[in-house]
Order: sequence, then C-alpha cells, then structure tokens
Amino acid sequence: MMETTTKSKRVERKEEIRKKILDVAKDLFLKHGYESVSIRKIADKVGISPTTIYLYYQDKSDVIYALHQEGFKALAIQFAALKNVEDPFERLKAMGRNYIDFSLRNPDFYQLMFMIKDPIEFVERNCASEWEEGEEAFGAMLATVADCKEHGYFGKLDLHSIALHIWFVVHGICSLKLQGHLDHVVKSHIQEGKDAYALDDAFETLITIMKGIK
Amino acid sequence: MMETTTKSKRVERKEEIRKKILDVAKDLFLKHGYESVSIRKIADKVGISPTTIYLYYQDKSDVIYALHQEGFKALAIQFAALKNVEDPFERLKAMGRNYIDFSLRNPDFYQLMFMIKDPIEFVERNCASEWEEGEEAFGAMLATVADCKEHGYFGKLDLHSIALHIWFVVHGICSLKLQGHLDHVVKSHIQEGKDAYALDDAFETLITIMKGIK
DNA sequence: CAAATATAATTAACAGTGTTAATATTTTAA
DNA sequence: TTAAAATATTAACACTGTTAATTATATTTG
Repeated sequence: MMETTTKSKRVERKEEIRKKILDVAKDLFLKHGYESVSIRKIADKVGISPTTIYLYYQDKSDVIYALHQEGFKALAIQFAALKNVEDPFERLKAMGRNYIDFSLRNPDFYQLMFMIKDPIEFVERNCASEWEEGEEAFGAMLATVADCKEHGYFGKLDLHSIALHIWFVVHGICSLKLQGHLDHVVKSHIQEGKDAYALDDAFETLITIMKGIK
Repeated sequence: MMETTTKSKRVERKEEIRKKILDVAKDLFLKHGYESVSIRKIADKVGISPTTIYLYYQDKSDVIYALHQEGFKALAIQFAALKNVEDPFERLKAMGRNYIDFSLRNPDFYQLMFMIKDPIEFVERNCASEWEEGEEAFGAMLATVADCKEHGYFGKLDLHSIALHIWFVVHGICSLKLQGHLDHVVKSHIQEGKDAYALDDAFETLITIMKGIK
C-alpha cells in the first residue's frame, strides 16, 4: 500500500496531464481564437497523440466547456473586487462597467461564455442543470439590484425583471460590439467622431435611464 | 447578334444556377441549421460538382453572405407591414415585437444575421461599407424613434442613443434566448411558472421603462 | 522476482470539411 | 468547321473530430 495521501500518484499524474491539456487549449484559444482550437493542435503542443486527449476529456466540447468555465472564473474575480463599494447603485454601475471591460479585454472568452452554443449545450447534456459558476454571477447582480431597490431605485418594477433587463442591455452592447455590428451601424448612421465613444455612450444612456426610473 | 434583351441567354442561365445554389443552401440551412450547410452537400442536392459552386460564388462565406441577405429581406418585409400604424409609440412597440417574433420563428436566420461573425466580415472585406439592407432596417427604426420624440417621448435623450439602446435590449433578449442562456438563468433564479413568460416579461419591462422616460 | 492484469498511449482508419490546379467538356464566335 | 472562350469535372491537399484495434507501460498479485 502506498496511498498515504488522499490521491495516489497515478491519479495525480492523470490530473496533471488533464490540466496541461486545458492550459495548452487555453493558450491556443487566447492566441489564435476559438476556431483554431483543434484536438490535433492541442495534442501536438502537449506532445501526445490526438487520441490520448479522449482519455482525459470525453469530447472536444468537453474541452471547450472547461475553457468556458475558466472564463466564468475570471469574470467572478472581476466581480469580487466590487464587494467593498458601499453605494449600491455605484456598485451596480461598476458591475456593468466591469462586465463590458471584460468582454473587450477577453473577446474570445466572452464569445465562448455568452455567444456560442456548444458549451451551454454541454451543460444541458452533462451537468443536470446545476452549473454554479453562472448562477453565482447572476446571483451577485440580483443582490445588488435588490440593494438598489431598498434604496429607492427602480420604482415598482420587479427585482428579477430589472436584473434581467440590465443584463440584456449590457449583453446586447457587448455582443454587437464584438461582432462588428455596432461599429457598422454607428459608422453609417451616426455623426463622425462618435465612433470610439459608441460604447461609453451606450453605457451612459443605460445609466441615465435606470437612474430615472420612478 | 442575338442580344435583343439586356441579358444574354448565357448570363441568364448563369444567374439561374446561381439562384438554384442559393435556394438549395437556404433549404439545407432552414432544415438542418447553419453547421449542416456544406459546399459538398449543396452540390449534391443541386446535382453539380462541389467545385462548380466556386464558379458562381467566390467562397463559402460568399454563399453564407447571400443567405444572410435573404434573412434581412425577410425582416424588412415584417417591418414594412407596420407603415400604417399611426401612433408612433405603438409602431415602435410593434417593431420590437416583430423583431422578437422574427428571431423566434427564424432562429437560424437570426443567428446568421446578428450572432455569427462570418457574414459581417464578408461585408467588411467585399462591400466597401455600403450594405443597404442593414442600414434600411435601422433607418426605419430611427425614423420611428424620431417620431416618438416629437410626440413627447424619451425626454431629452439623444435620438441615436435611444434607438441603439432599444436595439441592445431587444437583441440581448433574442440572442440570450436563442442560445438557451435565458431559460437557464430563469430556471435557476426565478419562480416557477414564469418559464414560458420570460420573453413577454422582458418585453413588457422594456416598454414600461421606455414609456416612463421623462 | 516473474507472471498476470490493469492502465495508458499509439497507430490506422473513417467520414467529413473548404479549396486549388489541372483536365475535360460544352458552348459561342470567327 | 475550326479556334477560342466559358463551364464543369476529377484528383488532390491539408485539414477536422472520432472510433477500433493494437502496442507499450505501470501496477498488482502469485
């Protein structure tokens, strides 16, 4: 017997390789985008055979889902930094800004997290509708909106309706920006010089409207 | 000389085949989704060799772009039916409803039009930033928002800011619904029974907020 | 320690994908 | 009818995810 630790060395090594595969996938993903993540390229970079990956992940979508989770962890860190903002409406504003900034700084992650079908389908198939990471993020927002309501914001509107609404706006901004649709429309229909400010304008408009709800 | 018509028979036949390719692509697309549209499958169904398609479309993304345009034409028809709604705010509401309904009835088209990178990249590369179809749709909305403003809606907010904002919300609703994110969040965080109404609730909230702007 | 067993990794192969170059066929013009 | 132009095809390249069968490597047992 050699299992003095909770994990035997074999299991340990297995987890190491599993992590290495994910790290290489993440590296490829961030450097060359979603489309460039292929089983064969990952295997090459790790130094193993393509089929070996299937001993550690059941699927390609399983690898993609693991990346998806990494993204949610990174977003959670962004949100966690806001716990000490006292004024609830300022905290809500900061959350929105952080969300948008995250999408701009990690466009590939954002697309994977909110704009691509594969990972969420993987959740539906394999995770029995738990999925802590996503619920946590939305929960944090719900709490802040509730806090705002207690301070007199948002009138008689329902808590969940407000929270969802803000998410819709912010996701709308991010997703249309990332796909180039926003720039396209702004370039065609709105005065010159506003190009770069479209995003800030959009956020300002949201804040103005939300603050004005009686 | 036989070119009594503006188009010679050769050009006519060429356009016929070009259209046939597009029709088959559309059929495959609507029946089996975006991922199932492959050059080889289209060629099989048309009854030509895969490489022949490259004599009519420069690329696969060219075919996809043609589908993308079909989608915008369909949406334009939905919007055109609203010209005779007199009250501007009611017209704006109807536009929003039509937009959402379109996304639900033609989820694949909607994804192609607003959630997938390929077609808009094709526009950027090949169309010298004109692209009438998209500008027309947004223009129709801009006009309606302007009309609303003249009737006292939306306070001092900028015309373009309001129009963009509404688009963000509505697109946020549609895209998160289509990817399954909305259902996922609603199922986890919101009371039972609201499942099916999440979309209507979202739209109602938008209307309430927009109407309340002073 | 050696043999038997369980685990891990590999090669070969299947069925796809977009796309290009070279070749063959058909249609048009002289 | 023959030369030229347009159209279509076959063969091939370099990829993709994935599975079955096989080999190599550890681990456990006799």
